Amino acid sequence: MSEKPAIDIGARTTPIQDRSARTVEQVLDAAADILSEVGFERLTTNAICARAGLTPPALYRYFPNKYAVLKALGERLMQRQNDVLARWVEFEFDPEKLEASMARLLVLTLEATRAQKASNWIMRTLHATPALIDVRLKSHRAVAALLGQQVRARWPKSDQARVGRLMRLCVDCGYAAIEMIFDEAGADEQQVIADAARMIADTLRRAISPA
Amino acid sequence: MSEKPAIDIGARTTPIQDRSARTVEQVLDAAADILSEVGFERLTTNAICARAGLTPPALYRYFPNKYAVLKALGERLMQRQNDVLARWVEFEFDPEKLEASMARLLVLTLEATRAQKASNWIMRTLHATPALIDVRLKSHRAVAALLGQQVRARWPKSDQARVGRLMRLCVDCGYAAIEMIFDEAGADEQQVIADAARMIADTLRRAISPA
DNA sequence: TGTACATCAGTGAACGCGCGTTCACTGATGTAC
DNA sequence: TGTACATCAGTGAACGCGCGTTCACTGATGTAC
Repeated sequence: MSEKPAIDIGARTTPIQDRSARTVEQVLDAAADILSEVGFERLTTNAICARAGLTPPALYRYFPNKYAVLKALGERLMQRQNDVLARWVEFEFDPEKLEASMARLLVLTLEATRAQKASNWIMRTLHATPALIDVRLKSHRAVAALLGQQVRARWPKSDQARVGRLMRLCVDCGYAAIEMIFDEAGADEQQVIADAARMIADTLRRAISPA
Repeated sequence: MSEKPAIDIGARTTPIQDRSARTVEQVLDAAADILSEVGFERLTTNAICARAGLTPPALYRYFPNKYAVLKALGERLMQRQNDVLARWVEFEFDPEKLEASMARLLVLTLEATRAQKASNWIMRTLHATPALIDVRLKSHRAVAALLGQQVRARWPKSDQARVGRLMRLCVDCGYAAIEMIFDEAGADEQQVIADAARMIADTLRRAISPA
């Protein structure tokens, strides 16, 4: 089930030498550069190649088309966010301090997102590009499942379906809050995070208590 | 400040005769048809014209480019959602039954959204197309402002900045829930709405109570 | 350790398609007297 | 109430650009003996 992020739909060649791995990185970096400078609409394979100092056939060796490049960027971002989540679950999740834990998770996710160039464009693409909609959905479901698993492990008597449903809602609201922070640059970030953490923590608490 | 939804960026001719108003409608309907059939990536001006039974220059008389068509569709959807909100505020918002009121608003918004063909694609486009990101932001801000106004009118002692901030969060989470319902077709819609209503109502209540 | 060979990685140059868009024109509608 | 004219609305046909993509090739890297 595990698939290389760089190679997807109708994958071509799998990179073997170091040189080729570098090329794949150059393509992804160049694509992110272009996204952050001129946006999604003007992202073209030719532009990516020019920026990466490559010729088109080099790109097509690893990516069957330009959506594969976007997909790789999207999967990479989702992967990083999910890594953050996994570490948080293991080391920082404290059921006694739900709200503080959630705020911490939001901060970590925000940091990981900011660390990726053009992450705002990548998030937008994840919403709108056919090839990436499933990447986003799959990731959100996985995050919800992981959170649900934690809840069930700690509160075994909770209603499973209910927990799953509420976790899914929390995940989408969490991401909505993070996207909002990117969109509303003027807002008080700390406060928005605190508010969102409270909202999610309350909902999580509700998942535990009997219906 | 009020701008015709059909005419925007570098608008061309304002439709005068009935015939032209019908043409604009045909263009928008055709665009929605194409979106729902083949998605955003294959939406082209030529395809819109062919589907609408028009020639390209007829389209360009009213829309300076294809993003103007999308923008018109986006503004129309936002407008309908906001109309629903306005009626709800006037006739159905009951501060004594916050949760039920919110659930009702979500149901009405969902219905209005479903009534627009290709609304899922339009929502996606609102997230990702440069020309439409501002349409979405503007609309969300307006909705938050209207809700905030209601809260302040009924609880004048509430912290204004706090209310504004929390309403903005509620709006984005509300829309996130609605988009999730579209994405997760298998989910129990009634329950998701009830959960989201509860979440939003709790947050709204928090906006009222002293910090 | 050097050479021969196989495979991997990237280049140069160009392609055809279809996209958004426009020009010059005809037909439809409204209006003045 | 009919005619002449002005304006509005839409057509037919084509355009050039740049997009994604490919072909035939050269150069770089790894491997066997």
